[in-house]
Amino acid sequence: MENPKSEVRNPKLLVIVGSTASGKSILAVQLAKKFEGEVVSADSRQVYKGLDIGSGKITKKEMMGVPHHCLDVTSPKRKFTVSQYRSRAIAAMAAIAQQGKLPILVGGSPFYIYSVTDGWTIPEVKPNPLLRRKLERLSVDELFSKLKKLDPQRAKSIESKNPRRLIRALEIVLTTKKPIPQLKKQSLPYPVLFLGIKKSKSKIQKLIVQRLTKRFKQGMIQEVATLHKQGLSWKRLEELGLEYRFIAQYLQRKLSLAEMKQKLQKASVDFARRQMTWFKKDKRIHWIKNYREAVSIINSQRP
RNA sequence: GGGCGGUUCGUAUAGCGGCAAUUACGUUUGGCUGUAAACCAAAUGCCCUCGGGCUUCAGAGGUUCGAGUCCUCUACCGCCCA
Repeated sequence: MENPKSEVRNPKLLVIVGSTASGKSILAVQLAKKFEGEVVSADSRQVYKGLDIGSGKITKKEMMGVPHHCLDVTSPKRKFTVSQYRSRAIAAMAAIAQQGKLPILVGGSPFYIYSVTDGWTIPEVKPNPLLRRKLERLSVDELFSKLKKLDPQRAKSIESKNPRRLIRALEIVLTTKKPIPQLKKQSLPYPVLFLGIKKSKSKIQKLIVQRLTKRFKQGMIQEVATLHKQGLSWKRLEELGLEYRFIAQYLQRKLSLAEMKQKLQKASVDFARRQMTWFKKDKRIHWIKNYREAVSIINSQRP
């Protein structure tokens, strides 16, 4: 049964969430056309130039003239972080609102979405590759006890076996010389309407398979090969995950074609599951099945 | 025909007589505040609310308070000698 959702009067921001392959991008364009909006992408891979087919980036044609923001903002050789994303997205949203249009935040990276909608306060400490390399040599236990000494407060809440988080936490204390500030959540100063596309797990699975088949036909393997030729290391490609990870492994002969396809498919379905662990517990989201339901909810909340 | 080695929880493996049984992979679920498509955790014989109960280590017997673990036979697989 549906939970009664809180009323959102006259929303100034529309957020569309859903798992990968659920059809967010297309719905966003349709809604942008209908309600005079512009799209702000919230996708941690589509920010990179050249990651097109593999990241499922919307094409010019599919945009149907609707402006899209936060796509192709940097080279994949550089690392883009949530923090950078957050300020860009906020700036884009402001510019859209300035023109009297409706910003529509759409994407499959929950971390990116919530960094914007929940106003996360993120410590002002840039990644320090040298320090990270040094810390990476330590075991998780060593990292954890180091953190306990330097920032006992953070040590209480952190995942004690997650090296990546531990290293980041240490990076922050070691740079600022003081404990991590308390977490703060702050919602945006205007009404936000959250829509989530609801599809069954088996449906998503089917869509993922179909979409992968299509992408292979469109030259996804070639895309990865080209990126490597342009100087992206295998290591970096593998770090980019999913399509880029498994195709890079295939091109290096670490996997057969069949293994690569099978692993990629499974990893994509797993990814969809993890996306949903964020969205499932967010009570603000109005779950919808299609464009019509989306329109009727938006209309019901407008003056 | 003779000699030896093997048969364990989806797969691959560990298991000096006290074991529901190791590890890896797989599978399922969950977490997440500057790498987030990354990274991490938990569960994984069956039943169960904690406690616990029930049935397991190719099959059948036996020894023992107690058997994947020792003994005998049977089946299947592998190597060696004929």
